[in-house]
Parts: sequence; structure tokens; C-alpha cells
Amino acid sequence: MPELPDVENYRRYLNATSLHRTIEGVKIGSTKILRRISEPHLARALRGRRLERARRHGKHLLAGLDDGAWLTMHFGMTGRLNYFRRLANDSPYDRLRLDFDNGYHLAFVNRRLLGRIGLEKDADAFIESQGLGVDAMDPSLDDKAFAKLMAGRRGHVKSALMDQSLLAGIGNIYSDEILFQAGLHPKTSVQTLEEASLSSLFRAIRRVLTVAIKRGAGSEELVGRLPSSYLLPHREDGAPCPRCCCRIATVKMQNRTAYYCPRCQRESATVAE
DNA sequence: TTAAGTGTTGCTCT
DNA sequence: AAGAGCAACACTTA
Repeated sequence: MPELPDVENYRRYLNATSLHRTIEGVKIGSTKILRRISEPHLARALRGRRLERARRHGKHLLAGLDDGAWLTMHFGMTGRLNYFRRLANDSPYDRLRLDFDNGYHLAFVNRRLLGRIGLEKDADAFIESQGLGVDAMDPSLDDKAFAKLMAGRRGHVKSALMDQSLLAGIGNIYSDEILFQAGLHPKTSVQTLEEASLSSLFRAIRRVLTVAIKRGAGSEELVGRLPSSYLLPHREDGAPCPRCCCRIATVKMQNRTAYYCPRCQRESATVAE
């Protein structure tokens, strides 16, 4: 689940719940998720500190400590944050738990152990070292800059949207919705896209991500809260397309499944020029 | 019961 | 350069 909209809501959740409280205890539920840091080292670095700020880049969430260091979090394929009081309500999949001085706890919940947590001195350097491109919601990104990013790409448009080194934050799920709204087949090659198509693709990116954040991405029932004109509530092989009632189809790309409407998202057979 | 599938990234090979 | 295939993991579904 955790793509840009989900992680953005986790960031807001962390901001609203967990700042400015001294961390009295640190419990690490699994060392598998630790990125280049040992359990004792991380625990020692966090204990006695406070979280002061939170930022996000793509699917990465970063929490700034009062000593200037950053706790970095990536959720992998599953996961969320949980702020709670009673340890009896603890999830069995808590991989990192911070115990605050007000009796509350913040847990990094990650059922499948594909998430990663690390500690970094410098947030910008970390983002750079991860090879992440511009965040898909970066205010400085406009359709001109987006077109520039896509210029010279030779691959499929869905692959380009999911390429974190190009544009950070979009994964398999939201790229399907974006391409549905832009009316583009996932295997459309980027080089065939004209200026107008790129511009409408960019607008679809911003529209989809904004709506998903607003509708509460990251919570279980998000799909039910998205507009029924969206693909995601109907994202199932053979389900009727919300726009034309044609059957939703799938195609394998990069070892995962892309869902699309074969009628609304025609494979552009036209080769430019 | 067993096998395949699932929103992630990262690696190898072509 | 870009894409296919696979591995990591734990759980659900067919």
C-alpha cells in the first residue's frame, strides 16, 4: 500500500502525534529491517532524544531528531505507523516502537519484513544516496519540468512513472489510476507522447495523488472512499470499467500486474512522424 | 494441502 | 538503456 499518498498521511500522523516528546524507551521487534545500523546503536541514538519534525520524499518518511539526526523509514509492501497508549493494543508486527514520556507509543508496523529503518546525519544526503528523483508532489515541478524529465526516455510509460530515480513516490497501484485517468495504455512508449499528452499525464499525476491524500490514503478502507469513477475501486481482472463498462484487463510488466481498461486506454499503434 | 499471488526495492543477465 | 526474472518476507487465496 504505502506509495506517496499513504506515506504523506503517515507523515501528517507523525506530526500530529509524536513530536516534542522525550523518547524514554526503544523496542526493536526485528533487526531484519535495520539498514546499516545495529540494534544497540539505534536504541542508544534514539533514547533521550525527541522527534522534532517530519518530512517525506517519495515513499520515504524521515523523522528529525532534536540532535539533528534523521530516523529514516521505508515501508516496503506493507506497513503503517500506529500511535497508541495501551501496550495491550500492540500490533504483533511492530518492528520498532518508541515509548514517549507521556505514556504513549509510536510503532512502525511492518508485517512483511520488507520495510527498512535507518539513522542518517543528513536528510538531503540520504535522499541523494538513495538515487531518488524529484518528489512527485514537489511544488517546483510543473508540466514543463515534467516533460523535460520524460524527454529521451525510451521505455513504457508505466515503467517511467514507477521509476523512483526519475520521479519519486508513484508505485504500481497509483500508476494504474494515473494512466487510467490520462487515457494511456501502460505499455505506451514514452517517446510517442506529445506535449499535450505529457501535460495531461502530469495533471493526472497531481490530481490522483492529491485526491488520494485528501481521501485518507494509508487507511484500510481507502479504496471505498475514492470516487467510484476511479479505476482503483474496480481494479480487478474482468470487473467492469467505471467509464465504459468494458472488462478490466491485466498485463504483466516488471514482474507485476498492471490493470487497465482496453477500451479507454488504447495502445497507441501510431508511431510519431 | 500446496502453490501462486501481493501495493516494495535491488540485483543479475541480456 | 531498458526490461525480464528473481530474491527478500509473511500472509491470503485458489
